[in-house]
Parts: sequence; C-alpha cells; structure tokens
Amino acid sequence: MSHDPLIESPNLIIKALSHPDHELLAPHLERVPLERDDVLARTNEHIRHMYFLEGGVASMTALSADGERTEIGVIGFESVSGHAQVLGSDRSPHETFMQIGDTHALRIESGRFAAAVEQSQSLRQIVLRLIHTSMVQMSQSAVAYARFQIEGRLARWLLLCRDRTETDDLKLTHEFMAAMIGARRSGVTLALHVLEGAGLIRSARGTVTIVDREKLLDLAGDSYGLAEAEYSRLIAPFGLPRSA
Amino acid sequence: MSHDPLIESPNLIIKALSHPDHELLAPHLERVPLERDDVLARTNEHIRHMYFLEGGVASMTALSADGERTEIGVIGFESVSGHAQVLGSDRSPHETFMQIGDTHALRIESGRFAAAVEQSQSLRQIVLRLIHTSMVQMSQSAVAYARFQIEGRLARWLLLCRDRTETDDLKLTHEFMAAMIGARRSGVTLALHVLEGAGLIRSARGTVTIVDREKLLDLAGDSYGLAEAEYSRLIAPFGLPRSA
DNA sequence: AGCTGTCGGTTCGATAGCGAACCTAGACGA
DNA sequence: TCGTCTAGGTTCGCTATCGAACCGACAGCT
Repeated sequence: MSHDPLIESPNLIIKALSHPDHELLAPHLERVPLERDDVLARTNEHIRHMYFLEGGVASMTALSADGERTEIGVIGFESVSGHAQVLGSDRSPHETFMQIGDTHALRIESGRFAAAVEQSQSLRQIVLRLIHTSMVQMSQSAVAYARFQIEGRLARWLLLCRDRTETDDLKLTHEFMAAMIGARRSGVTLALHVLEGAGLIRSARGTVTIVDREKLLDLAGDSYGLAEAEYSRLIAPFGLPRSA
Repeated sequence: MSHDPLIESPNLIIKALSHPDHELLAPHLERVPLERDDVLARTNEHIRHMYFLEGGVASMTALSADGERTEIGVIGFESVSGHAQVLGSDRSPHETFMQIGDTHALRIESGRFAAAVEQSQSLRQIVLRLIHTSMVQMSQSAVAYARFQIEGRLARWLLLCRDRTETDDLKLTHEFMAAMIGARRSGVTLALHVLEGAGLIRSARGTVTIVDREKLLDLAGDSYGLAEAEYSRLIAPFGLPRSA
C-alpha cells in the first residue's frame, strides 16, 4: 500500500472527495494565503488556478461599462472558484475576488483540474452538482435584485457571509455592502439601523454582528436558502438547520 | 455504410453536433409541437424530457412564496432545456415554460440524454459550454434587475425575444412583459410609449414590432450581448452582428 | 497631542415606480 | 348587432431610494 499524502482541509469539497479522487488531486494542490481584495479570476482573462477556499468569502461580480460592480454570487469553504474552466471556457466575463480574507485556500492549476475532471466521473459529478447549486444561487441573486428592497437584500447578503465564514462578526464597511447589494451607502446605513433596532444585528465601525439569524432568515424570505438546500441535497450537509 | 437517419432541425445545437454525436441522439429524438404556456420543466419535479427548441422562446422562472414569478433566463432555438439534468440533478427549483409558442421541438428522454452526455466527450463539451453561456445570461439578468430601470430592462428583454425568434413581430401583452421584467403593467405601457416615441418599436394590441434593433442595443447597454458573444465564441455563430 | 484619512450619521430635494383604480377600445361569439 | 372579455391607456397618492452633500467620530501615525 502506497503512502497516501492525504490533505486535511476545512473545504467541504476536498472533504467530500472519494479516496481515489483525493489522490488524483492531492499532488497538485498548493496551500496559499488569501487576503481581502485578492483576485481569483480576472474579467475575460485566462483562469490560472482554481481555489478551494478554506475560509472567508469570495464574490463573483459582473462589471458594467460605467465601472459599477454587481455581485452575482459568492463562494466560501463549501465550493471552489473558476467554474467556467470546468464548463469548457478558460475565461469568464466575471471577476472573482476575496471580499472577506485573512484565510487560506488550496489551489490547483486550472488545466490540471480540468484534466482530472475529465478523467474521473465521480469528481465530475461533484463539481457539476456544485455548478448547479451556483446557478440556483445566482438565480436567487436575480430574484433578490428584482423583488426585494434594501432591507431584504441586506439580510440575504449578511446570511450568505455568515454561513460561509461561520462567524457572527463580519468585518465590512457600509460602502462595501452598498456596492454588493446594489444600493447607496446611505441606504445601507438606514437599513442597518432598522435591523439593529429590531435586534437582528449590532453594528459598529467596520463590523456587523449577527445577533438573530432566524429573524434574518425571515426577512430574506425566498431569497436565501434554496441554493444551500440544493447543496445539502446533492453534495453534503451545509449550514445551520432552521430551528423550526 | 449504414443508412443514417440524419435529422434536420433549425436547432443550432442539433446542427452543431458531430456526426457520431448526431447518431447517438437521433434514435431517441421525437418532434413535438409546443404552444404558449406549455411547461417544459416543473418546479422541483423530475425533468422527464429535454427539449431542443426549433423556434419560439422558453422562459426559466423562479417562483416566490407570494406566487410571483421572476424570469431568470430564456432559451430559444440556440439551446436546450433542462440543464439541471446534465449537472447531476434530476430536478430544479425553477419552472420552464413556453412564453412564445406555436413551434416545435425535438425532445429526448432525460435519462437517455444524460447517458449520452456521459458517454460522449464531445457532446458533453458542447452542452457544458452551453451551460456556461446560460450562466452568463443569468448573471446579466441579475445585472439588469440591479442596475437598470424599466426602459432598459424592457429593451434587453425584447432583444432576447427578437434574436431567438428572428422575427420583428412579437406577440406579447403588456401584462406578460411586466411579469417578465419585474414591473407593473402600467409601467410597461409607459415605457413602451417612450420606446415608440423614440422610434425603436411600434406597439399594437397584443404585438410589439421591433423597428430599430441597434438603438435597442444602445438602451440595453451592458445587459445584453455578453451571453450571446460567449455563445458565438464557444459554440457557434449567433445573432446579428452589431453593425458598428 | 495633533493630523489625516476613513467610516458612518444625517439631511434633503428629486424621481422612478408601486399599487390600485377606472375607463376605453378592439375582438370574438351568440 | 349586442354583449362580454381582454388588452391597453391613464391617473394619482404614496414610498423607497437616489444622488449629493456635509459633518462628526474614530483610528493610526508621527
């Protein structure tokens, strides 16, 4: 029996890999630190590496001509960046960057990963299911933008971050949140006060603290949870169950 | 040499198939008529068939608890319905229905299609690239909802329909358009008048006629064209080139 | 302690669109 | 030819949010 260089990682996909798939990828994985604003994939440029996050949150954004960014999805320790590579495109019109950093990721050269996915049916199954959940999440972003007002969008977005960092203390500025949910900063300040007044969060300079996750879920309504439920159904248990 | 039952179809994916892939699918394809409101995939129910549209437009929608539908993507003769099946989920939380009908599709039992995709690397490549373009389109829906007002969203949506039916005469009610772009009917009526006044369209009972596609493109800005460009880059030429 | 940059609180006029009515005009059928 | 139905036109008060300021407070640096 050969000596297995098994890699321990908090990343849920790495954990979910079968033994053979793990062995297939392990020799090519490299652990790297990630800080806020690090870019994992640049707009319309070749995707060099795919990153299995071990913490933090990465944001996929669409860039408009006027320079505005619109967030269309997030990735955390439950996923891997660079989906387009697996879908047969070595680039994507979206930019992926770390919005909450101070963490690590296992990264793999994208060509090698694509080859592994081509080779292993079971690995492919996991990654394609992951892409399915990403599409569901993206559709929920669209729903949130279309049907929800600032408070609801903010609640959804705080939950996205909370459940991917598993921390109640989020280091975020109002300005940044405004960009992520497609609103003005003053609108975010107002909404945060409403949430704070209702006891769902507490807010301090540069931090938002989640106090009542359940009530945030109520506020986010249909716009949060569907993607996470698909993940739990198809890949591995994810997130806190709703204490009905 | 065996007798090849080659199937002729306006569907761009069927056309783009290699000879062997064509032979793999052809025996299982069945041509069926499709009318407006026919449902191709029901919310969270097993996807029985995948449909290669030969015309018309199908809409993928997310349903909210309050019964509201939000359109998150459209499919025409350039694509096939039921992506989730290929991604390893036999169901999806989205509902796909015909929004412009009076056409036909080649359909295939979803299990057979999944098996064919598993078996043929080249077929898989096409379908996965298709899913990539769908994700880009979905992200543009999110951008449209987040950053565009009614006129822009309407322009984008009319272009989506026009380029997939290749007709300038679209049979649509204001009420329906309102649901698709996430607005009130009266708002759509107003916006249509503005577009008509600017000479981009003409509007009559139950019909919208595209008069100036170029100017509609201007109005839709970043929210239209990216997905179509990806399609052209990765799969096959699609749509009218912009007459720069 | 003082300086400076960042972050957040707050205000205010402008505006897009909601939500809900009510009404008119084609289309279709009896 | 007369209903009746559906699609579309129009109005109106209301609300959320924009867009743009301005100011105060805190943090880190020197």
